[in-house]
Amino acid sequence: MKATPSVSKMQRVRVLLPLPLAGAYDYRIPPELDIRPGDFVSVPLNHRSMIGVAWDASEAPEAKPVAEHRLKPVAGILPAPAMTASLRRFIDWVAAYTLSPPGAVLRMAMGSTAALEPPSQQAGWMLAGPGSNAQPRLTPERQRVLAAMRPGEVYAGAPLAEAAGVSPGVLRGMADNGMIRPALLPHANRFTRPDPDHPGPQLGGAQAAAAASLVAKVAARRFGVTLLTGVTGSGKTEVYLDAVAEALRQGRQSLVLLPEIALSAQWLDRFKARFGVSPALWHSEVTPRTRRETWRAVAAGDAPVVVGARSALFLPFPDLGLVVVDEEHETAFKQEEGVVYNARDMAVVRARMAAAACVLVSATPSLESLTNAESGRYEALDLPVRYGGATLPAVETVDLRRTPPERGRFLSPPLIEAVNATLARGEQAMLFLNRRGYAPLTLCRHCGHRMRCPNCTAWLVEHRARRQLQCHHCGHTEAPPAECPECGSANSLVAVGPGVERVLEEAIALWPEARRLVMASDTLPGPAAAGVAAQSIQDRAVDLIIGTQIVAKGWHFPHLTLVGVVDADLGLAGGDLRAAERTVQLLHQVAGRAGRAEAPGRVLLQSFSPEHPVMQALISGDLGAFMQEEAAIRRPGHWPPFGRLAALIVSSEDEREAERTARDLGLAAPGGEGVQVLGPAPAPLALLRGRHRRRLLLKTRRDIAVQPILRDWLARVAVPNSVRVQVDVDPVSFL
DNA sequence: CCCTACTAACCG
DNA sequence: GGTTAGTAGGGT
Repeated sequence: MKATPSVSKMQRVRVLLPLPLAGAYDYRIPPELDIRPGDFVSVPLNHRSMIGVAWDASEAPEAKPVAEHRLKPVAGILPAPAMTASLRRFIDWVAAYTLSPPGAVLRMAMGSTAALEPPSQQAGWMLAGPGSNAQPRLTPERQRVLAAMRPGEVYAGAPLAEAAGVSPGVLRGMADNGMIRPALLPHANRFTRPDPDHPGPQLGGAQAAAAASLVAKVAARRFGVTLLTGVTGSGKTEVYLDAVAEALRQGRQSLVLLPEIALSAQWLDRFKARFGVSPALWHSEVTPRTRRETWRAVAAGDAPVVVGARSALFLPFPDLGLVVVDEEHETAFKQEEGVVYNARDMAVVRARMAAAACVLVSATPSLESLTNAESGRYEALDLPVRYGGATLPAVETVDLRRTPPERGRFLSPPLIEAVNATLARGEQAMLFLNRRGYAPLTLCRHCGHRMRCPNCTAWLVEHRARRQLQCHHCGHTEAPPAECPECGSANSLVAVGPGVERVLEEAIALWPEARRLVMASDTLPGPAAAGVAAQSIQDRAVDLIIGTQIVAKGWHFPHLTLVGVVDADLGLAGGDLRAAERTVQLLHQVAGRAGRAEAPGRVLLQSFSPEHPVMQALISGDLGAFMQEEAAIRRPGHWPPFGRLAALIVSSEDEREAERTARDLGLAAPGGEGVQVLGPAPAPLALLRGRHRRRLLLKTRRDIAVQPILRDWLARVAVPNSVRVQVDVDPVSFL
């Protein structure tokens, strides 16, 4: 051992901490530690100990250098696989692109808070050995527990109690009197390796060719993006699962991103049919324990395939070979809070940095991706036909001006007739309305008063089943008042407009015999519940489905032959840049639920403007032509994807402060060739969660990056502490 | 004059 | 994110 360590230059290391700090902090490396970039290290911070990651010297510029004598030493290196250079560069890239503190991005990459702590063994129970001579009372409950256990085996508490039909308290009582004793559960490896050569479904000609092309991309071990398109039921999933199989053969990991709710049992069944086992799952419903195990398994390379929602992008894959984004057009991939990012776009970046193949998948691709395919940045693969010769549903409009529903009703005679015929044939029908609750507006017939949210610029939505008025933006609820709070009239409040609950009420009156199911995000919280509902539809336990957009996402309903869209015009209101595109995508996806197997499907769109290009596109089924028209509309004004956008959302509890800051930002607005600022203007949601909001929009030509302009702009304007300025690069919501 | 409550700055 | 120093307000 050396008596005197070298005194040449003190060893320092930059450590990024999972906090929203301006940059990485410097620490002293004690001589006994050999720290490399990516190592998870424990460091002191403000009289506490904290876990961070040794960062690269050149990346993530630190706020200001610190004198050597003030550096604190690194406490230790954690026994976890180091974060790869590819993930470190990705974190820096996302932070720079979204103008977020790198530490805030790192936090997403460190999984749950305790991901790095050593795995605590789960406690279970086993039968007490022959050594115990206790003779407690043998109640029926205790007998059942003993019957459910075998000697030498360890059982987890909750499942054991359930299997024996007793409460967990019985187990504790039995442990106290020595009938059973605590024991550690053996560590189950739930991440079995999928078998790429497991006999899966047979692919047809077009599918086989597309699959071969994707397989070649994965085998090349290079970055590249493929846009995989094809109508609903054309076998896109099976095609990209072949690419997953190739990544498995290459010994590399795969990540499949899905919109949260599409992470259902149905998708997992298809994965199981292809590979014989389940993949690792990552979404908001995964319990903290499983989260930590999954994070660690991914880092150790023990989870070859991960299927997850957008946050799975930040998992620590040591060797990522394939990233798939299914339903790539979905706006649910955009994270709107905290670090504001679009997981679809970041998936492409993640793949590039990992030298992985990337596949974007959709039946209704976004104009962004179509444009990239057209320019050659992405390769295009299209599956033109449905599986097994099934035909696409016939789409028609119902002109609500000519055949309106009865007064106070929302289903028109032609739609009612179509449902009658479908149910009479013993087939399933679906009524789609993208609006939760009973009615979006409660109005006083006497004085015109509207029930509004006290915290937001929004009407309160009546949820009759729960006897509540709800704000869908902030979670405010109140009881429906007996009389008008404004004029005091009794029985003067009326429900205006339909929600799914009201459609259900109408359906009960029209088809009392039909077995009905409502699918909405508040009646089906999470993938598990949605999966159960989907299964009951598949099993024909349901005749009539009434749903919000939750029903649009990738379900397979083989006996569904009629889809009625209650209000096809709904998404077209408002001045949103992508309103038409989104409506076409959503309604086309909903229409795609109909007529999968032998029976042909039929779709009825109730609309007040059947001549609208959106309705015409849905009738003709030629979405390509519609998207070309969209492109022609957006190109001249340099609107995305032919230009770049970034939004500044200025908010404060004090309206005048928000107004003043927004005005200051407007006065300091950047300009010049190809750079334009719109606003400030009150946001459509001018009041949200009690905060007054103003918006500004920066629009640049496609060849001008918005980030340097934004950084410069924000640095020139003083923002009072009570005011928040949120940056949204590539906004998808304009509220 | 001291104690408490709130806010802003800082953490290497 | 959590700690602390600083400041303003109010009480004995």
